[in-house]
Amino acid sequence: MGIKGWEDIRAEVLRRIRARDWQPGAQIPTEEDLAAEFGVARATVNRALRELATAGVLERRRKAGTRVAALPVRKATLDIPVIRQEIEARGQTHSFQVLKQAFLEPPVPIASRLGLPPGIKLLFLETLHLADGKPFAFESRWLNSEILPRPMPDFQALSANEWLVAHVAYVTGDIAFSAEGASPREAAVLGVAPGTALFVTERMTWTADSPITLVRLAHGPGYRVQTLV
Amino acid sequence: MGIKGWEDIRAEVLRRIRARDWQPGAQIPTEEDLAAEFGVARATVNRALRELATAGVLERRRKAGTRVAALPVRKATLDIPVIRQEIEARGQTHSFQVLKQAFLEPPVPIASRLGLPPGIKLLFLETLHLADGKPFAFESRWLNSEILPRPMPDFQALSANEWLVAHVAYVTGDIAFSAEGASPREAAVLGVAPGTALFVTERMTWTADSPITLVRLAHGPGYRVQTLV
DNA sequence: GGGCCTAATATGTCTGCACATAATAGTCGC
DNA sequence: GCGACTATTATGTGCAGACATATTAGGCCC
Repeated sequence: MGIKGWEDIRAEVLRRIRARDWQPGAQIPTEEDLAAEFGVARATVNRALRELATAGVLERRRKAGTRVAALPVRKATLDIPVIRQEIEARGQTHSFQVLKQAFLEPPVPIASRLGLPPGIKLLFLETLHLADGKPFAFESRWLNSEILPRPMPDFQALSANEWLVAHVAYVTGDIAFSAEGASPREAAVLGVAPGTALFVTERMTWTADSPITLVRLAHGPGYRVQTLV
Repeated sequence: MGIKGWEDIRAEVLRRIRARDWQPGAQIPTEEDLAAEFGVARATVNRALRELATAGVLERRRKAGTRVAALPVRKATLDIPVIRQEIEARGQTHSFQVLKQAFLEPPVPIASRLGLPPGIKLLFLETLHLADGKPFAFESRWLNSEILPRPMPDFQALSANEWLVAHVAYVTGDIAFSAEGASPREAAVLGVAPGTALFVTERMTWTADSPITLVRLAHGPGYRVQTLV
């Protein structure tokens, strides 16, 4: 027998879409019809179709029914690991150096992105991450000092990232990727020529109440971010 | 009363994690217990916890139970739109020029990535995408010519991307992002200085049977990819 | 103590039913 | 014909119960 569970149904629906039995933009049968055809409960079909909808393959609307997405806005999922994990997953050893640590007034655009009034002082950290002793990424971080305990944790010993993971409540955040030429300082620290293309990820995280941190990670040449197939 | 549906339960669980009632690495109560506490069916709790698990906030294993993820491998979802949509979403108009179109033998690494034997000829296309007439992205594409009909579609009129979307079966694929310095040719076409940092996305797509296409899109300065919060 | 087998247990999934909700299609009055 | 209302319909979610499955913990034998 073929169809057993919701994953089989998802696979069969995908097969029909790929085979163009159901063309882009066209409606597909209702959950009820499919449930009858496959001999399963409607909830099982629902689960399969829901997954395909969140993957961007189907579009569903109440009463209007389910149709194959005409323009496949593909949704890709990325894993954003903690940097130490990322390096260790390659079989390399992670280390880091804190290059700078100071209380500073952030530039206005940074303060406003964090939703803080101008003039507030934040903890600023510059850290170089190394993989097997070679420069891997250059981190600049603005950290809301109000969430820090007194006395302050020793970020020379434990990276700010890992301290936050372990000691601060879970957060929401968003991530952006871009390409930028290396500034003279970045070039010197990462050991590349100024202007070299760097892969930059910026992360902002906050809790319900207050912003936590804004991090900028500049990765040297050869760095890639890849979706899980 | 507060708790009504699975989304409320998800929110409440998240709240407890953020409030550190449930600490990273710690076990949380079983579905059954939570269902009893909230006065809902187990299936409803299951739905809430499942969503949090796929988001990377929880880790679940049969019999072992559910625990708060110790190292939050954040999973970010990206929308990868069709390039024309992307430009039109900014309120600009999209146009494009096909700069080169030829049947060529691909370099060995490209053929092998597509899983094709060396020596096969593929259709190679170079396209410049414009937003409001200004260079937006430079596309280089290798296209498996066996999937094309005879006579071949006119890619001068309809971009290869959109032709594929409309006429070829749905595909799976993977996507990678990186930063690269502009080659002299890319620099000239995009109107930037050679070596300028470009944001590069590479996409490979295939059906069950055969590879479809490998695209490289180089975006000029200022381009960002951002997660939906 | 070490290794193997078995029982207990939490999650994973399915069924069949019910009601809620959003959005369309049709009806009615004018 | 036009606009407002109503009925219909497909999906969204919920519940209670059941069985499946992975994995751990405990017991047993040696």
